[in-house]
Amino acid sequence: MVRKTKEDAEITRQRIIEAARELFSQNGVSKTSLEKIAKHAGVTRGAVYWHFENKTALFHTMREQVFLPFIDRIDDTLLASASETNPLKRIENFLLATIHTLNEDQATRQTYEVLMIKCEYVDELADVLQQILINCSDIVEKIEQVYQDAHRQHLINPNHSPADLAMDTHLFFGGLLHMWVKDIEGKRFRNQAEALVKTHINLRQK
Amino acid sequence: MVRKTKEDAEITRQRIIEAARELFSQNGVSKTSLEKIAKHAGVTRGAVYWHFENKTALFHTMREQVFLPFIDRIDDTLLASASETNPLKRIENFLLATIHTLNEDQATRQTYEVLMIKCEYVDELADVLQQILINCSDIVEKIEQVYQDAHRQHLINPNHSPADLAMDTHLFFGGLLHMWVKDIEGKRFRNQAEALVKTHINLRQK
DNA sequence: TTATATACAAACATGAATGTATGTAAACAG
DNA sequence: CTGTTTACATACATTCATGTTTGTATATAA
Repeated sequence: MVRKTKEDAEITRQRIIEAARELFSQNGVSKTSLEKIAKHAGVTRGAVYWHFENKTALFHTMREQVFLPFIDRIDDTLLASASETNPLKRIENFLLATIHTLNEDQATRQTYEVLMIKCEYVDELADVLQQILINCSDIVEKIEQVYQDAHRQHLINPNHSPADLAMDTHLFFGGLLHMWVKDIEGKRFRNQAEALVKTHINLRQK
Repeated sequence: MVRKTKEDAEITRQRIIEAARELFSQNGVSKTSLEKIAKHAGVTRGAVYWHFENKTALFHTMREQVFLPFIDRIDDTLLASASETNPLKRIENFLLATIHTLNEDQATRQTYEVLMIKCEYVDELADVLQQILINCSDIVEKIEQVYQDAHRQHLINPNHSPADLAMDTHLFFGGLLHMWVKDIEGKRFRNQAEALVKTHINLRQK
C-alpha cells in the first residue's frame, strides 16, 4: 500500500472516528468490532490500531469531538451576552440551542445516542460517568448564576433560591434529553421538545 | 446429578436471575457471559439454558421482576388515596417512595443501574425502549390527573396546565433518577435527592 | 410399578474478537 | 540521494462466548 501524506493520514483518522460513531450508534459499542469499523472506514484493523490504542480510546475521542466544543460554547450562549438579554430567555436559548444542535448535527445526535443508550459504563468507561458528573456540576453552577441575575432583576419568585431553580432546570433538561434520544423514530416526543423547554421556563416566571 | 423437585428448580431459577442481576450491574450486560452467571449461581450453563432461552430472555425477566410490581404499586401511592391527602403531597410521596425503594432494595437498585448505564439498547433490546416510553406516557397521564385535582382545589397557579406540570415533573424525575444512578459511590448527589424532590414540588405551590 | 418427562451437567462444535508481530512502500528528513 | 520513519496491510496466536447435543439420575404421572 502507498504510504500517505500527513494530511491523508489525518483524513483516515477522521474517517475511522466517523465510522466508529456511526456503527456505535447503530449496533452499540460492544457489538461493534474494530474489524467492522475498519471495513466501514475503508481500511484494515492495522490502520485503526495505528491511530488508536483500542476501542476505548476511540470511544473517548468520539466523545471529546462533540463535548469539548460544546463546553466551550456554553459560556457564549449562557453567560456572554450577560446584560443584553433577559436571563430567563438566556437559559431558554441555551436549552433550545442544544436541542437545535441535536436536530441539525448528525455527529452530535449519534454521539448522544451512544453515550445515553448504546454503551455500558463499566471498567475503562466507568470513569466517564464521573467526568459527566463534573460537567453537570459546572453547568448547574452557570445556570445558577443566570438565575441569580433573574433574581436581582426581580423576574422570578423571590422565595425560590437560584440554586434550587438551577438544579431543577438541569434535572428537567437531563430527563428531556434522555426522552429525546429514546424517542428514536417516534418523532412524537422530539417535535414537542422545544415547547416543553418553553413551558419549563414559563413555570419560573412571576 | 440429582434431579430437583419443582420447588428446587424454581429456587435455581431465582438464583440464576439474582446472579445475572448482580453480574450485569457489576460488569455490564455484554461483558457478562452465561458461563459467569452460571458459576455465580452455583450451576452450569446447562441450567441457564434450561430456564432461559438466552441472555436476552434473562434480561427481560430481570427487568420485569422489578418493573411489573412497580407499575402495580403506582396507583396505590398516586391515585388510591385520592381524596385523603393533598394532591401535591401525593405526587411528592410517589417520587419519594421510588427513591426510598432505590435506597432500601438492592434488587431494584441494581436493576435500575443495569437499565440506565450498563446495557446497550440495540437489536433485541431496542424494543425495550419503546416499552419504556409507553410506561412513561402512562405515568405522565396519572400524574396529570393528580395535578388536575390540585388545580380543582386551587392549590397551584391556575395559569399552569396540569398536562404541562405533569410532563415537567416527569422529566425532572427522569433526570433525577439518572443522576442518582450515576452518582454510584459519591453519595454527594444521592443523599440530597429527597430534598430536590421537595424543592421541585414546592416550586408548584401557589 | 414403570414409562416418561424433568432438571440439569458435560462435551462438542463453531465463530468471532482482540492484541501483537511482521512486512512494506512511500513520505520525509538530512 | 539515501536512511529512517510513517502509515498502514497482512498474518498469527490466543482467548472467550455462544448454541447445541448428548447423557443421566430422579421426580412424577399413570
